Amino acid sequence: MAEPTLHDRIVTDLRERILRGAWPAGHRIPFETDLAEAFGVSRMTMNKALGQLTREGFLDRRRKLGTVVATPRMQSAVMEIANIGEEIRGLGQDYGYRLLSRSLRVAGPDDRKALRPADEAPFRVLALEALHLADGLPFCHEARLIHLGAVPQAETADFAAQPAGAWLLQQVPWSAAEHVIRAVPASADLAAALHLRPGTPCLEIARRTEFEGRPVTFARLTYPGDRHQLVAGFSPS
Amino acid sequence: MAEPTLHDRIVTDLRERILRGAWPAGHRIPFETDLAEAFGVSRMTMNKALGQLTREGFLDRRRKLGTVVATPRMQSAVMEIANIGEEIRGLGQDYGYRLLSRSLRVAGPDDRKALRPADEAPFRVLALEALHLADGLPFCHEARLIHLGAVPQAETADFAAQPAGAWLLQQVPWSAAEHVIRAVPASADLAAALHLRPGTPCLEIARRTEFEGRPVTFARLTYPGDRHQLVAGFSPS
DNA sequence: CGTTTTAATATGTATATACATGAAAAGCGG
DNA sequence: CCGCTTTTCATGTATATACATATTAAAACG
Repeated sequence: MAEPTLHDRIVTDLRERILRGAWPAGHRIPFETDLAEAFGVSRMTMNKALGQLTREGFLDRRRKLGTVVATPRMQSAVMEIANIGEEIRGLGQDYGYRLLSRSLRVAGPDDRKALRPADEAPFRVLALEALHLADGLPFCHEARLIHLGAVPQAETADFAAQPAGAWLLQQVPWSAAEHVIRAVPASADLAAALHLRPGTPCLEIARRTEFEGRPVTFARLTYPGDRHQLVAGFSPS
Repeated sequence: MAEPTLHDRIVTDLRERILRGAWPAGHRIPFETDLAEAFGVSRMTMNKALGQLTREGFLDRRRKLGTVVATPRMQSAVMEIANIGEEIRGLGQDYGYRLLSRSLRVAGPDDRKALRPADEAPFRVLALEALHLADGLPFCHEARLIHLGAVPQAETADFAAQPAGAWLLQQVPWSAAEHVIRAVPASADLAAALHLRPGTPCLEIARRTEFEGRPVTFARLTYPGDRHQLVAGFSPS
């Protein structure tokens, strides 16, 4: 464990402020020269730190204008599934969305297992079930839980008009996500919703999102195995 | 399209040499000071370029020893499936491997479709079928094609003793890969090999690897859906 | 001759300085 | 008040310099 270097400590410090929300997205942070003075380092060192945070995507820098905190963006191929609408439209197909059910309840054992809260405190969840359609055909079934302690405004949002995934992207910044990808047989309910025969192999992507260490939402996306595939490419550079 | 900066052009130049094999893995490249002189830049600038290539994983630098070209490493969560042995051992289970079949042939239509060669020239392939075992139980079925034009030494390698994935990792440097993840029903053959009932959902990961734009190998890994899952986490930083 | 100490050396980090670049703001003629 | 030029200013890049650090090779020593 080598001693962290000077600009590394600055990077960590500033990143903390952004992740903890002290510097919200869009906030204009002090000038490079002022920050250098505040930290007691040269401008070159501060420039290196700010440059790294820019490469990491946390900051957006422009000459004369200054440095602002960047708005969070999704990164990986798996993450991009967050926005199913864009995915379908990217394939040149027509996107449709239907809310199947909505219910409000105190989190039960299954809900807690999915969201994995840090403590034992009770909390309420909003449970949604929805269908994403491509060219009118069922494309993906979504089962979602939203932690109402983390996102209270979800209780009054209209999820019949807007998919929860897209709505949450605008509400919760810099979330960390965890994915589990499996192959599962279609249950009776799922088969009915997706127009499949029960037992048909489906690709299931379960995503648990947290913000500042606290669970925000859990989404289980199920795709008919013969109609969907996940593509990811990797190249050096 | 901003003008590339000085050290950016150096980074691109040196990375090219590594990717094209002019500087093979393990090669000790000239000292920072000498390279700086050769490129006509200051040591600081060359240091920045070499530092970036190090962060990208192309170089390995150590004080006094000098700078050497790094041996390629797999990166992403999906890529890590390359080495199934390590994956199983990482789970604390016993790893076993069995070669089921081996055949040599001129690439047919199916082989060409999987490998997608750049031109129409005929070539030979080595086709392998193998089983990976965890604690003695079937864990994953592997169907693999190796382009013998790209890796001629594969013809004489003993794939009964060593899995092709691990062997190839040592032979082919800096490959780019493409993955397709699907859910498929187990075919009769597959079901027999994996001890499943035909039709059972399986997670299929197809990986096509290329080096310098030419296909090297194609691997189709099939996992029983109820025994395996792919986990990927994403966090800011 | 083996062990310890010392010097040499390549990379790692931080600083001061200089100039380039791009965009906003100020100035200015009409 | 409009449209143009000039200035100003924050960031972007490159350099010389200095010292730190890790590791090897040589030197000193018992």
